[in-house]
Amino acid sequence: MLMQTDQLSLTFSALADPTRRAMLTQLSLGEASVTDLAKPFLKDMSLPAITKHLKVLERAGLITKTKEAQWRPCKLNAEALKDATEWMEQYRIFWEESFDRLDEYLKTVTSQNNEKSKPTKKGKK
Amino acid sequence: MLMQTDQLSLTFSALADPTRRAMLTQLSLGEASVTDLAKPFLKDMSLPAITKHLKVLERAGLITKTKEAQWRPCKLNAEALKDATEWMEQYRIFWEESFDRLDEYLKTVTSQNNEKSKPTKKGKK
DNA sequence: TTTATATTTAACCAAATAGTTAATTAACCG
DNA sequence: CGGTTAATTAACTATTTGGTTAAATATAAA
Repeated sequence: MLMQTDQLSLTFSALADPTRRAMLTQLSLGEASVTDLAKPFLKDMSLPAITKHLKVLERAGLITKTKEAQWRPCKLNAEALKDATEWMEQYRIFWEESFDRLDEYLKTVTSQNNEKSKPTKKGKK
Repeated sequence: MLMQTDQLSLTFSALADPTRRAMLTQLSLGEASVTDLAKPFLKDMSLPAITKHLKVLERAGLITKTKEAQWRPCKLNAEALKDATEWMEQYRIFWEESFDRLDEYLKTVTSQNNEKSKPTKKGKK
């Protein structure tokens, strides 16, 4: 029940919100202040809500905030997406239709495949 | 405050838990029953907790559950990762060091870039 | 028909998440 | 200084999440 602290979980849960994803998209076009980032969402939520979303992104390492007079320019830190992307790329082979290569791959990776307690192989019936 | 219903959010939040990610990893080696999937985690949590994690994965479309006698074999549905992976891949250019191409890219994508209210460009000071 | 195995459901709980409004802090401007 | 703009903090709330235990369901096996 304790909060997740591993980096991958932090990253994925930061991305699990459309507001935050949109913020990252905007930041991919360049630095933006909190107000800039807030603008598209102020019809839907208050500024403190924006601050909180930015904190989530910051804690996940996806953005960095600096100081410039009374503004807080935010910058995308895309390297923080590297590990998560890599994790997902592992699965690409499973949706790309090269099933012969998939077979090949599974043979190498399941060499330690145990036969104990595999009901889904229906030894009985 | 309403729960997220968009597909991308469902996918990312399903992935934002190490137990669920481990389950997907196991399923990438082939079908497995609930008990099979539970085995590595039963020191840490109960079977109903496992059932709930599987429901999250199912709702996100990442697995499908079928019936076979009293077992419920689960199967990875990797296609459900396609969109999320694509979303992340957009950002690859930002962490791969080809900054000239990045410049090029930004020029094409920010042609509509407005000059209004851009405090981070520090017109004052 | 009883018993055993596999899994889910129900009812409950604590903590985390995502929002709110009101007050506060920080920096600049006239 | 006093006012304005930018952003955060505090205090509060509702919902969701991730877990629990106990009971129920489903299928097979003896």
